Amino acid sequence: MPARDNVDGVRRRNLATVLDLVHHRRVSSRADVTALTGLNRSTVAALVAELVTLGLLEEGDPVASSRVGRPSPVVHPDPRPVVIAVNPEVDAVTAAVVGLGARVERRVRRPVDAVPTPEDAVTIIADVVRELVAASPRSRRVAAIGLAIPGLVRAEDRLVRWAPHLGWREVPFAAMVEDAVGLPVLADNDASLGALAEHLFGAGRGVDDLIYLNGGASGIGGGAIVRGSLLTGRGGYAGEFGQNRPGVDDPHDRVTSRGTLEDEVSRARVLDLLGLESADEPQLATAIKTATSSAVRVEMRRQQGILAAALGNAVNVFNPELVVLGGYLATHLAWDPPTLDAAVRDTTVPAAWEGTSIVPAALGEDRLLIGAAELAFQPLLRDPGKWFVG
Amino acid sequence: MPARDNVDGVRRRNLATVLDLVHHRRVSSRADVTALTGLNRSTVAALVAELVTLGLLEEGDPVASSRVGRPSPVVHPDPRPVVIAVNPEVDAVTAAVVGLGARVERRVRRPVDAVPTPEDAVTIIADVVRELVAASPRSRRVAAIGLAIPGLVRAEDRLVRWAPHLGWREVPFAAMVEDAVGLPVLADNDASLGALAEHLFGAGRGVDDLIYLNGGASGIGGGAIVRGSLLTGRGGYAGEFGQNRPGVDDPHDRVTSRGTLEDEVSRARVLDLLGLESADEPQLATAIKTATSSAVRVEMRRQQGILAAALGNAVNVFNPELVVLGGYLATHLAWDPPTLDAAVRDTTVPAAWEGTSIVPAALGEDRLLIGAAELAFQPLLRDPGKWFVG
DNA sequence: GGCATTTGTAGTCAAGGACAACAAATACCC
DNA sequence: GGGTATTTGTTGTCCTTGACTACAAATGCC
Repeated sequence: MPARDNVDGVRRRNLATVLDLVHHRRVSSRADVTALTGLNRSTVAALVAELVTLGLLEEGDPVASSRVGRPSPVVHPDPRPVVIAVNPEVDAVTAAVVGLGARVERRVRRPVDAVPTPEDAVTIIADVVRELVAASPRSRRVAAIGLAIPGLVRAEDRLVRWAPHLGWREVPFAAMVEDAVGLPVLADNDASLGALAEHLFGAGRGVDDLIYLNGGASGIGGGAIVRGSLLTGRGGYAGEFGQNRPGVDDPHDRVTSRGTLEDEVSRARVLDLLGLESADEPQLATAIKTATSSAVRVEMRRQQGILAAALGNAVNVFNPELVVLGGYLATHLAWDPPTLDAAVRDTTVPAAWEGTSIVPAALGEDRLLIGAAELAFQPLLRDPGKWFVG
Repeated sequence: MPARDNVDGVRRRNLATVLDLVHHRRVSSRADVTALTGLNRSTVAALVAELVTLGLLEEGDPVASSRVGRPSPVVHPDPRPVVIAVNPEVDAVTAAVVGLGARVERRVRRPVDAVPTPEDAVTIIADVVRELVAASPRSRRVAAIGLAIPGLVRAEDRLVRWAPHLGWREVPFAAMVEDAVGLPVLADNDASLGALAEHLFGAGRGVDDLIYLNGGASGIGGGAIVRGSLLTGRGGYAGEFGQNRPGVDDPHDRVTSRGTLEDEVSRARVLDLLGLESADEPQLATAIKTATSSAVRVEMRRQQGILAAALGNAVNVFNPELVVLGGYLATHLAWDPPTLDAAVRDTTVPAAWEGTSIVPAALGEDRLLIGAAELAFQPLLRDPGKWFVG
């Protein structure tokens, strides 16, 4: 709450800055850290030394760089501090051990027969966490657990307000996991964490203003990165692009009564037209491309128009540098990029659109786990001095 | 660019924090500053003393507070540092001398016969600034000039990209004013500055996440406050809510071809139905309320539905604590608040809407000038140590 | 092999806020 | 009206931090 600032705060922020450079930007030599932070050489040496002592970074022998001058030691994350990222879904619980630098160490997927209740999920997670901890080198120390929840999560207390496809309402899921596992648990909306992951390690690297929309089996979620950090809003529910109702030029193009983006731009509808039961994104992309039926093309075109309208609205409001599309929406983008681009341009203020590009997400299926891991690492990254080696 | 942090930075931030408390939150005693910052008493004493030396604050005798303990000196802004806020519009150039704490000292309005060219506007502004400076007490020192532009302003170099109603395109207006007046000039979009003003001094005081939409004679502009500061986006063009195309339930409710919010929710259309040439907002509100024609009510209802859809989209995405409506949109809100509320609720995710309220703007006609003044004060507020008394 | 260049290292310095002790100014209680 | 508790201003000391300087180390280049 207090806005005060003291000398200790300087140290905390500088430690965080250095750790952040190595973690997010994969900076590899101490000299680079000096250049990028603008700090004095001796200060950087002390900061890195402290982070090494804390067990967060490792310094290694200089690598031949064929440049004039004394070589600088390489710096990389210590492999020991890890978090466990978890994504409970309707058909499975996926989890992974993730180290600094978004290094996914181990990954397990536990399919479930029926949509899990919160209690089911807690049991599975506790079990998976035990297994992952047991299978990890003994040196690893698990800092926290990060949950990517397919639903709305209240920021202040991590309460799951509503997870439509899981059928959960007002579930204190994070607290339940915390009780069962005995580790700090952080939780956020899955799409928001996807946005965070793409911003830090994916298609949006180095981009401080972007919006992200993801088309999953269960609908469309999203998130926005504003000035380099996740837009949360008052309660933590920001980014619900899928629930928006974009304007449609031709009333016949609207085929659902609610008219929300996720109802209109529906993966299931295209699967139906293709006569497919299910498909992963590459399969779907191929099926669309090779489809002979013109109905598929017409439907894709219809959906594209509505997607463009929704993106146009978002671009007008956020003036982002990048629009990142994941999942089914990336498939949509791949289907006909120039037309989608043009359609968005038509619905935006020219200045706001200029310099914006629409790109597919880059991280693939690890995206949510990387985002959840980042969430779990956040306390450590913000105040590395509080971290103690086990 | 560099993320470094040093001991001097602590001082700079603490000076800024203290000045900010007095300027924005009208904190009035030194003890309050101590409590709110969490800084040590002696530190606050030194900080305030430095700000007094710099000519930014004044300390006065304690005021009787009927509380136990030694009374604390009152602290208030020094009246000497001022900025000049300017709002060039189609029908007039308005300007004011504004001191810290949003104190509007002098205000002048220079009507123009025809829509001014950039050169016309520069001439008028140079003249008005001379007049305002001459009429101000000699002790006043003008820190900068802030321009509220009815158009898109590129953040990096303050270039006016497009001001539709003025008919300006790619005009380096801020630079022109700077050359003519010889003072630092800052510029931003008028609606964005309105959002800033309402956030700091108006209906959005103390609210760190809000969206603001303003209905003016020339259309609908807006801005968003995210985590306590203005959403700029990549180029500075964020907040163009008026150009969005919200979904409409009944196709007949859409009466324009483009279907943008500002085309559909049109003040002119209502004026027409009322048979009025022009009106200010109170007059319009009364005219709507007393109108016998049902056409007016039908039109208002139609517009309300579209406005609600646009607001719903924005609430889903931003999850703001507050939606602030200004100008014609405030009139719309006043016309039937519960129905508008309910209509927005119907188009939003329940969790995102919960805790959000829609309120009218509070600052009236000084809003843009206060926003522009805030912009002009920003360098001073960020780094008070660089300010020198003339 | 000498030299320029870059970077690590060690020691000194200055600045800032915390803290403790004391003084000052008020309200409250008897 | 006097004593006491409470709150806050004031002063001086201390600790932490990053900057700076000088020097050493390690490389490429001529």
